[in-house]
Amino acid sequence: MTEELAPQYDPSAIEAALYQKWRGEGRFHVDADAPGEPYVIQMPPPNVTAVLHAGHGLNNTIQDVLIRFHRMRGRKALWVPGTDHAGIATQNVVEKRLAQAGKSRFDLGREAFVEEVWTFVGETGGQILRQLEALGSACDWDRTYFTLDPGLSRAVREVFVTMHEQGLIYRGKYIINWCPRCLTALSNEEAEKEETAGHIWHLRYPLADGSGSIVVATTRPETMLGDVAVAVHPDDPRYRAMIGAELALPLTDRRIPIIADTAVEQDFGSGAVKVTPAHDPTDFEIGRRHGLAQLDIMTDDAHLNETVPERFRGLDRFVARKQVVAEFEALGLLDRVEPHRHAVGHCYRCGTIIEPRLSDQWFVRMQPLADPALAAYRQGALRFIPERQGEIYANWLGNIRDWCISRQLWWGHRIPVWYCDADGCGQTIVAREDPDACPGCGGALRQDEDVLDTWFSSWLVPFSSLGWPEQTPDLKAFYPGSALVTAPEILFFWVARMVMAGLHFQGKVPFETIYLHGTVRDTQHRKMSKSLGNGIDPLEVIERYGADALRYTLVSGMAVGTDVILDPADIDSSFAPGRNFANKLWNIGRFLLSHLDADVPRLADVDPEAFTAFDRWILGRVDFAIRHATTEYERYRLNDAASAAYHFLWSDFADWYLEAAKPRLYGTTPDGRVARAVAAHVFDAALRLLHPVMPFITETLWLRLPHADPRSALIASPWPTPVDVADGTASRDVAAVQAIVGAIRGLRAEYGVAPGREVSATIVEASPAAQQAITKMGETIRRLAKLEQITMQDTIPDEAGGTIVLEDGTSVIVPLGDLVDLDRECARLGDEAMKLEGLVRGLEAKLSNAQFTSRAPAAVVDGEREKLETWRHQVASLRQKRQALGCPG
RNA sequence: GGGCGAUUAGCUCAGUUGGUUAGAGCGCGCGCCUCACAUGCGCGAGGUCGGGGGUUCAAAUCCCUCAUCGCCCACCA
Repeated sequence: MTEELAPQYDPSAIEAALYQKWRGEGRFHVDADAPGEPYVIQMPPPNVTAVLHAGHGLNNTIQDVLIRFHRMRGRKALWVPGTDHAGIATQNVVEKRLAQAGKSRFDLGREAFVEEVWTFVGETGGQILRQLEALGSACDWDRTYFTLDPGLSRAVREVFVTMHEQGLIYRGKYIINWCPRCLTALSNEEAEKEETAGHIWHLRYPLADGSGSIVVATTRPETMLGDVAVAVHPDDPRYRAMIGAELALPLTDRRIPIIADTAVEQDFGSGAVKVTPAHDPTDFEIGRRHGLAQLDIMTDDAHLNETVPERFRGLDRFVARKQVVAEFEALGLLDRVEPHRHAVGHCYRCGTIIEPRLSDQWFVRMQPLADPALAAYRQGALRFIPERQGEIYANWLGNIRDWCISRQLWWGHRIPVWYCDADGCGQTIVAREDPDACPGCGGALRQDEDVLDTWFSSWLVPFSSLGWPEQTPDLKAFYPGSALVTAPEILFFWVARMVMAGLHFQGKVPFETIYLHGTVRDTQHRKMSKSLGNGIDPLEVIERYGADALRYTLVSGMAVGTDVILDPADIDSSFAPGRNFANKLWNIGRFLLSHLDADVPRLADVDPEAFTAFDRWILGRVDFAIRHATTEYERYRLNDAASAAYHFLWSDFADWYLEAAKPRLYGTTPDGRVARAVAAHVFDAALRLLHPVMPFITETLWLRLPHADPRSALIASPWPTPVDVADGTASRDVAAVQAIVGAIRGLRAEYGVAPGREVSATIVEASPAAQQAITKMGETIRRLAKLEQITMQDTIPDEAGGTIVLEDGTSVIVPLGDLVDLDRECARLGDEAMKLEGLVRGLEAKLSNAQFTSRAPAAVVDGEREKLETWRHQVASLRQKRQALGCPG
């Protein structure tokens, strides 16, 4: 511990080695049978191909803070890491690489392509987990999972088959969201609605008998080639007579009927809707009600197919749109075009505009799952932070729609369904184990080509990562978990679905607290992204300032429910709070450790009589910091917890206690040993408070403190508890010292007294606390305020000086001879007096108001009376000083 | 269209059930290399709490209203 520490904190010399030390000592691992109440967090599994970005940094910092805090509080804290196979995302990455070699996945074929993806994942996948180490993440790496692992795959299959048996999974032909680039169906959640400026075209369809026409309004004119009817509201007087009539569908040789359906809004557009059952969900429903044909006019990649007239075949949907409009115009059938803003779905992985498409897919029936999930929330089994997110969750569950879970991809969990194509058999098998042959006819089976939505494996993670469907000790010990920490973006994708799966398969919600944190944004409040180039690389920040600086900056900038704003263009000032504090902490430690030795007594061994007022004061302050920080950590107000430790260390401990105690620490007197014991004790406690947020520096310094068991570690140490040796006297005396010193420093600055020059101070009408402070701690005041001497007297000194009247009425006068500008001093005192007189008048009025004195609580009234006395006294003193200086007025 | 929310210092935000002269960090100004730290020390300026109305002895805090901004959901083509 006498070993020299560098004056500048150098994280690179510490962090990586310390992380490996912790890991080597098994600090992150938790056994199912370990003692203590469990505290479990499931890490939102990053995509296996992901690279750490600022969002991950924030998300994982929060989780790590919680895990470390609860571990120190005596819980058996488990943080489960893993990666997600990320079906579409990963497949897209590998396809892109193949494309560079001029190949597509179809060139390779399914088996070889999947092999290729496994190779890619094996070589580059999971790097994000290694990057999380740099952040300091204390997760249990022994339990790292991958959503395609055999165990988790078994869970997926078990869930699919069980839900199918329960009638909760079905296959059906419906309008789904289709990505024509990824060539797969998507769930509603994966189709991101984006408000887009488009047009609404009014197209005129002539009646077949030539007796007139009807105008329909559409945002997607190209789909008219798939129209099978035009619908109007049955009560619409404009069209009632036309119901049942036949239209000659322009650009085609088809005839379509005019039908009546109440789904049509009379007020919108023209009040007549073209019906395209294969390309629009509403039209699909209308079509079903009226037994209309479903005319699919598009190919997988959204080009027009052979059902349309020849000249349109093979055209891209947007090219076709232009051409359809042009032909309508040429025919004089384009009634008009209006600008129109509407929500257009985009693929959440590639941004391509979604094509609503009629397709055979697998679905999960959601209502039976959503009802319990909603009830659990209403009954208080789930707690949202911030609370308002709960209503968003409830709103979604209340309007739930079935979940399309099949994907036309190759990378993922293959759907465990087999079909027998044998003549006269045609059996469908849904099975936990791969069947060899058709149980009906013994013939060959063909497995469903599709894979499952990635989220169909991640929604099981709270129990599948613990070994389910086996009833493992881990499952017993660690389900349900405690908190789920993530961004609001995946509330529906993941969080709500985990609640449903947890309730359905385990009978309990998977976690009690859902902490939804903000987003890391730039100074224009734009989300950080690769394409905008406004990202901040957490690894670069760690390299420059250390993980602790990054973590502190993120945590302190993160009030509950708010975004973290950072400036990518100015990393230096963005991370100044963390960097500065890390360095400050380092230097506090450096200074203190250089004055400690192995003989420092334990606080409990110090005779309480030996404590100075400053000792008792700082012990009271650390107790306050402990209580405050603990409460805030428990409430998930991490920024407030961090700030409690910050202010204790920087303001109370470094600025006042250490500065006051320096002579004691420098010396070798018994009193010095008391100061060392106190300083070591409170510093130890403060390091514990701060450890969850800044694990590396706190551990490094803590290990060098005396009394630390060499086999022990801060990461595994208990949370600090208050010592309760403080008393009111100490805090009053120290407050008086601080006020007097502050006043003198203020006067020195006011009159530009050179820092090196010592002056004197005269205290007039000292309050009892001030008298105590000067009598007992005059020496300390002298040193901190750079005074030659400090004296108390009853009368104002002759020599001209600067004066400050403290709140308790004590006057602090610094005679400064020629330095004092009398006019300025008079003005300053006068302004101060006027300001206070205003307050006094207001308070007098308040106190003379019988309504106030009779209705307000007595304590409030008494407090106001006391305040009035203080202010009056201050005013009197200020007036008196002005008089003594011979000020005018 | 439905749901949720925001507006406090130049910037990012605190302000817990209504009750001291509304706080912090960053930024800014002045003075300092004081033997732990210039990533520092000391001092300071800066806010009619978005506008208006109301409830109350008392409102940044509760209610109404207007304005501006944001997020989520949504089959008015």
